[in-house]
Amino acid sequence: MDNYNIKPTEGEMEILQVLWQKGNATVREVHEALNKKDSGYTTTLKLMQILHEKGMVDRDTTQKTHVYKALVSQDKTEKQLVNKMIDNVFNGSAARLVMQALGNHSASAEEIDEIKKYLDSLK
Amino acid sequence: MDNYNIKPTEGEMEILQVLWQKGNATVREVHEALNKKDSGYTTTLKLMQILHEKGMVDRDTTQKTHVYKALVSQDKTEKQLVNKMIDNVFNGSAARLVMQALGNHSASAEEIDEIKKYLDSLK
DNA sequence: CAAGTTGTACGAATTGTTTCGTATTCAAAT
DNA sequence: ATTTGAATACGAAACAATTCGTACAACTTG
Repeated sequence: MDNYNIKPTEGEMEILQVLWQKGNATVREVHEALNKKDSGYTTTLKLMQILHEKGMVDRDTTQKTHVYKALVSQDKTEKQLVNKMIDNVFNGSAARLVMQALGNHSASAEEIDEIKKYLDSLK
Repeated sequence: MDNYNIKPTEGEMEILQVLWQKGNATVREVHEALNKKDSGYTTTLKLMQILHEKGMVDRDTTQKTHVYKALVSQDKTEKQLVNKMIDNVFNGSAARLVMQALGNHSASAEEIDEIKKYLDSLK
């Protein structure tokens, strides 16, 4: 089981999301997708190199311009982070997190229906 | 509106949770509640002093042994952190977070029922 | 009251994360 | 061929979070 700990930092997470969305991408593509006006190109590069060191992304270096792709799965990573929050913030209760998430106005009626369907499918 | 940013760090969060649970507590009580074998008493003290500096806790210093209590509300703080995760990790979709949280085996049948009731009450 | 115990204060070391400056390489365009 | 531009590599600064050592004050008890 390849279950050593996946714990991307916030900055790393932003990059991973672009990679998950695009499949694979160059540093420039990622940097532009993020279009952070507050930090430069080499910062994005450095973070992607760190992600590589940590084994969270792979890269093709046969061309001058390297092409990156995520190695960790979006699903697993999200689960990790959610579980960590359930532990850290909600004392182990997934239900409490869910209710807190839904108590915001972030969830629309459609979303709520979708969740109910999902709950039924869990049984 | 008292809406400046509440963003406790992970260590601060652990302490706040003890305070929310106990109502008020001394440093020693908090430290023992956490029983972290990996970090000492003065570390807990320091974190609680920082929480005080940041205005997240109040303390009664009339006795030698200070008594702390949380100033930020559990509900607001949890919402902050959940919203941040929804934005950072789930691209704004509360539903995706919820499903990810429930896809784990962390949720029991009872919890699921509870959530369904809650969803119905939202309409 | 002296010694030991329990507490706070606080600076500084350590560790982790982000950001950038600068060197260097490679390829394209003049 | 030389210049220019776009890329990587990498060390180090800047910032943030955690941890601890140590000084000192205030109780406790022998």
